Amino acid sequence: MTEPGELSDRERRAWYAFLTMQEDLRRHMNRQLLNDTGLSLADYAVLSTLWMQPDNSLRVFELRERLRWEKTRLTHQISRMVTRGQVERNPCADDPRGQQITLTPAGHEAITKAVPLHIDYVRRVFLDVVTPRQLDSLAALSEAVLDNLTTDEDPADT
Amino acid sequence: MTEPGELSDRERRAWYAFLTMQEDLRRHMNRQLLNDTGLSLADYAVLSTLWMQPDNSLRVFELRERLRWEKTRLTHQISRMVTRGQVERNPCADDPRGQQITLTPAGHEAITKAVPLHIDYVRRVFLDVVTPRQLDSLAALSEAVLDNLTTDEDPADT
DNA sequence: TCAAAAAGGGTGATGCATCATCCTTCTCAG
DNA sequence: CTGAGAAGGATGATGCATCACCCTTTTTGA
Repeated sequence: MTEPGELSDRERRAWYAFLTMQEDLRRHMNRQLLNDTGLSLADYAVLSTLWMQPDNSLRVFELRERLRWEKTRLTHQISRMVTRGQVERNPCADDPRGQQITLTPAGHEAITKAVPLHIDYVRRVFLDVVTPRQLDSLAALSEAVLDNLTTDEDPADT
Repeated sequence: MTEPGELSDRERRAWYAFLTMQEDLRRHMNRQLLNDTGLSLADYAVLSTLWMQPDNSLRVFELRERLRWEKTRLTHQISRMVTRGQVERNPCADDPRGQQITLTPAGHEAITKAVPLHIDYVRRVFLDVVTPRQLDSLAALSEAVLDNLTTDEDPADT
């Protein structure tokens, strides 16, 4: 290997390329989405998750599990989305503590338009330039890293 | 392939795993760095870039090229770092428009401590669970995506 | 059975990222 | 030589991400 505290050239190249790509891609994607649909990536994540439900609705904690977000982040995001009229908060019948989050008609329309645009975008900027072997390798790598992260710890909130 | 506007199972798996991994990793990394060293990832990027210079100093636009950030982002980041005493802004001799950004002693000490910790962290959470083949594949993939992004457009600021 | 912890959810403050806009100095083609 | 645009850099506002902390209801184990 290399000394602790140092990276080999190969490692440095890969890590740096990955970091850069990931940042640029996220920025580019966010901008594109915002321009084309008026939604942020965070909006898109929430809306598309609700959209996949038969009743366009989920409890906050269910949304949180699917998104792998932290409590506070999702609460704030929902609050902003409520003021924008994208989703609504309703008290939950079963559990007086609970809140049911539901797509508004406006939210539904927005995400219905956004999804195909975004999928095409992902294909254009990402999938089209990646070989099948690279794609499978990336999937395996990602899952390995995720495993390692989540077994390593959990920050007491999630 | 698949219909436009849809992803195959293979594509969906890889894209979703990548997105999730990337987000979780960034969050985890940021938290770790903040706990261990008191620096944000943005701080780390700026400080380590200055630190690699012989005189611990760069013009704003040089810093911007190396970081691949946008003007406004870097200006704001520097302003915050100045108030925290991590770097200082000095007028530039050659060009009255220019600003020279230099590490303060405190900034130098912080980054000197942070770098080996962070490298070890990267090894632990990422490099250790990735095979050499996967690493090379990731590097190639990342460079291809980056190429595709930057030829595609430039947002008139960078 | 009843207190303590866990689960569900929220608030305010702060730092970070981006947009729109602005100012000054420099460059260069006409 | 000069005026237009480019380059270097800054500001204020807004949305997003995280931290520390809070409240209420539900579970649970002693």
